[in-house]
Amino acid sequence: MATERMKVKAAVTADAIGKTVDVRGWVRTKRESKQGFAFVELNDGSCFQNLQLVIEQTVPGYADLLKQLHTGASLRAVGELKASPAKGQAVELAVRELELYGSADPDSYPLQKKQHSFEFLRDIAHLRWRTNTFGAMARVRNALCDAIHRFFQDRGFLYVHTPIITTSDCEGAGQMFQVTTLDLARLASLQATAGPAGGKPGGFEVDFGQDFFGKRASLTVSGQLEGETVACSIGDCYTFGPTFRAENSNTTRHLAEFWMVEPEMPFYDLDDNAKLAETFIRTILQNVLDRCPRDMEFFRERIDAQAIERIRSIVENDFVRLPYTEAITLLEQSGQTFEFPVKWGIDLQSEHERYLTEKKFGRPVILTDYPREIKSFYMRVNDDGKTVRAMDVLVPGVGEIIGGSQREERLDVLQARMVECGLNPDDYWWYLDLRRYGTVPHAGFGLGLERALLLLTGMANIRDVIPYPRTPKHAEF
RNA sequence: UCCCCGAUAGCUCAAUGGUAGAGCGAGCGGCUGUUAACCGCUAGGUUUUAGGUUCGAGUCCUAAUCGGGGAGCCA
Repeated sequence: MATERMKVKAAVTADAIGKTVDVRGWVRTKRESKQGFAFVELNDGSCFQNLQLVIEQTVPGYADLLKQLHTGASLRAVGELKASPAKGQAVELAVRELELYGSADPDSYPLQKKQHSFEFLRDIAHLRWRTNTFGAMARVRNALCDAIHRFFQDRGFLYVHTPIITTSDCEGAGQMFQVTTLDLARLASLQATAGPAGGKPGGFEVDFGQDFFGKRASLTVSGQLEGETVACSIGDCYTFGPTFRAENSNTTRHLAEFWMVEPEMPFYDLDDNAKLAETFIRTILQNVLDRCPRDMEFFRERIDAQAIERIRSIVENDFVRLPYTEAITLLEQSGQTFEFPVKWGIDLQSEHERYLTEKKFGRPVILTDYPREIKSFYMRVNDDGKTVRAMDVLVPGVGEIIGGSQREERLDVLQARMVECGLNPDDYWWYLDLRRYGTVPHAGFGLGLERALLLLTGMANIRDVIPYPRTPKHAEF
C-alpha cells in the first residue's frame, strides 16, 4: 500500500500524529550534528509553518544526503508524524526514507537562512516566493481575491470580462499603453528619409488605418465604461482584472500594471454606492483575517506591529462620510500648516488626506461631492452645478483605496460634460446610447487590489504585494 | 517628471584623506533534541562605472548607471 501523500499544512496538525506520510517540499534551514542526527525545516507553501524533519543517521544515504540539504534543496521524505518533545513545534516527522529531488548550491543560491532586504528580493522575484514574507503574501493575496469574488457572488453580482485592449481614446484616467503591430523600426526609418517635416506641412503621419485594429488601440485603464453597459442591461456586475497606466509614477503606491475590482450597479445612487463600498471593504478584510491567521500574525510580528489591530478597527467601526466642502472647512480650521494651501476647488493632497484619516478621525473616510472641475466627465452633476457625485474612500496609511461615483444618466448633461472635458462625444456613441435608450441612475466604484493588500499586510512598497511588479524601466521576469 | 539620500565580501553593514573590517551565509572541526542553535578555524574584495583633485581617494569634486525615500498623477 502506498504511503499517504500529505501537504505540510495537514501534517503539522495534531490529528495527523501517528500517521506514516510522504511529504515533499523545499529546505528552509538545516541544523545538524556531525555524528548524531539533523533537523530540517521543510516548507511546501501550503501554509506558513514548516514541518520539522528529524533525520537520524540510520536513514539510508544519510551522510551524502546531509551534505546536499542546503537551504533551497527539494526533497521527498517518508516517515511517521510524532508529537514533538521539544518546544517550537507540536508535530515533527521521524524520517525513515529520504530522497533528494534537487540540490541548491549554496555558493550561487541567493537565499540564505536569514532575513533579506526587500530591494534584494525584488531582483530575484522568481525565488522570493520561497521566503516567509512572500509565501504569506501569496496566500493572503489569494484569500483576498477569493473573498472579493465571494462577496459579489453572494449578492448575485455577475462577474464579467471587459476587454483588455480598447480603442476608447481616453477615460480621464491617465496615460495609456499603445497596442500596435505596426513596424516601428520601419516607420522610424521612413520618417528619417522623409525628413522631420515629412515633406509636407504637419510632418510625418502614421496611418493607423494600417494597424491591426484599423485605429489606435491601447491597454485598458479601466473596465468601467464597458461595465456600465452590462449594469444598464442585465444588472449588478463586477469586473476583476488587470489594468494598465503608462504614467511615469515612481512611488511606493503605483504600478504600471495592477489589478482592479470594479462593481457597477443600476438603480444605485451615491449613498447606495458608498454603503456597498464600506460593507465590501469591511467584509473582505474580515474574511482574510479569518482565513489567514498565521500569515497575518507574521505580518504583525515582522512587518507592521499594527497590521492586525488596524484591520480589526476598520472592520469594527463605521466609516466617516464627509462632503468635500465640509472637508475643506475642517482642513482650513485644523490649525495645521500644509505644504499645499487648502482652498475650495483644489484636489486634496496626500497630506490633507492623511490629516483627515489619521489625525482627525483615525478611521476610513468617504469623501463625496467633489468640485466638477477636478473630476471625470461621467460623474453625475449635482443640483448646485458646482459639484459632482464622486466618492473616494480614504484609509489611514494607504490613502485612496477606492474611487467611485454615481454616473451621469442624463444624455444632454453628459454630452455637455464631455465637451467641457475636451472629449469628442462621437467617440463615445455607444456609451451615450445607454442614456438614449432606457437610461437609469447607476453607480459604481473601483478598488485597487494591491492598495488593499498594502492595507492588509502593512507592507511599505506596492512592488512587494504583486508577484512581478511593472514600473517605469522595470519589466523583468 | 521634480526634490533628497545611497552604492564597500554571497547578504546586512563598519572604516578621521594614510595597511579595507565585523556579523550572517559558505567550507572544515567541535558540541548539542536542535529552533535564524552554539563554539573554534579557514576561504572570500578591480570599494558600481568613467574622469578629476591630491604625495596618497572607499572617503573630496564632476558625470553616468542603478537603488531607496518623499512629491505630483492616481487605484
